[in-house]
Amino acid sequence: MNAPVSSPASTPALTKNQSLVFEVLNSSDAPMSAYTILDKLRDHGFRAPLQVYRALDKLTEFGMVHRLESLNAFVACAHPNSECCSTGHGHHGTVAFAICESCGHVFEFHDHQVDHRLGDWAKGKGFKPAKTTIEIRGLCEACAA
Amino acid sequence: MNAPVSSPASTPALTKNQSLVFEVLNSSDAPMSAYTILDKLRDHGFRAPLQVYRALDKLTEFGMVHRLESLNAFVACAHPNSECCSTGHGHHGTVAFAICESCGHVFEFHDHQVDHRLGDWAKGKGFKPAKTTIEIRGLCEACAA
DNA sequence: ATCAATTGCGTTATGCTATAACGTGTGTCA
DNA sequence: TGACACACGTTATAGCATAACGCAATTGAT
Ligand SMILES: [Zn+2]
Ligand SMILES: [Zn+2]
Ligand SMILES: [Zn+2]
Ligand SMILES: [Zn+2]
Repeated sequence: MNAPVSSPASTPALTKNQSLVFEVLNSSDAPMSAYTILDKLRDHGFRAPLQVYRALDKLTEFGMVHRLESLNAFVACAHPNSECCSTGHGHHGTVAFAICESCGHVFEFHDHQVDHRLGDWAKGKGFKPAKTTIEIRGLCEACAA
Repeated sequence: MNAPVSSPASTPALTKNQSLVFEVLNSSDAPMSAYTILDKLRDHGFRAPLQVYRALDKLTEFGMVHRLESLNAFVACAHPNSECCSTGHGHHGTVAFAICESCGHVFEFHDHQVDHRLGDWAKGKGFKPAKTTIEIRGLCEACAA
């Protein structure tokens, strides 16, 4: 009874918990910590952090959610259905984020040249990248005014 | 009696606690968490996390130490005396890190083109960057072999 | 000299983030 | 039927970071 429910092939089938966590994240304007998500889902039967972390792990693996390392928080992917964010086969590679420290809004973007520069550096050093984090903290246009 | 001790103008004068924390970090091959540093300094009278965090805050401000966001850990700057890492007036701007997940070694480097690309993106969006994080997790040449 | 402002320090307590370890139920595939 | 994989729930614990208090020393006016 806890198995994933079928759904279109493009988006992986989500379990109930995964769907709930994704809905909460996807409805938010700003990143949320796992514990904040937990609080939002208490009414739906969530009781412990692990319920959230396990769902977040899967959603991240599916490329539907990104973790912001500099915030210890999570956001729904801003490019759903675009495959650029999913693990492994994304042709865009790394995703970058600009995070407004005033309003919390997150801008998600790709930059091929940045990817290539970092890739070249790695090649030159024999370093094998597994995951790259690019996060710009600052003020968005509206908040900087 | 707790005032900083004089030293060459290029490197800011460090207090006793700051020196101790820096020594520990600078002698390490790998990044260290604040609590690991604390344990290393118990023999020198350190008792509480705040003693470490306060020193780390200052050292980071001085550009002598960097925080690795994806690790919740700290490293001594690999480019001492080069001014490229200090807050604000560094002409190199952002520093990037490649972190070996096997041996823990951290490679610190700069890349002008990456800086410019990210800067251009920000300009285009009216985003005002305050701090940029670039961290590549993976395997160093030796560990990937 | 003296006062106010600043900075560093030490201590206690607390809060936030993340995972370990164990057991349960369910669907899948020999 | 049994072995396996996987999602789930629960309790406990580990790891990272800061709030709030008060004291001591330095600095730089007045
Ligand atoms: Zn994305
Ligand atoms: Zn904003
Ligand atoms: Zn540096
Ligand atoms: Zn290595």
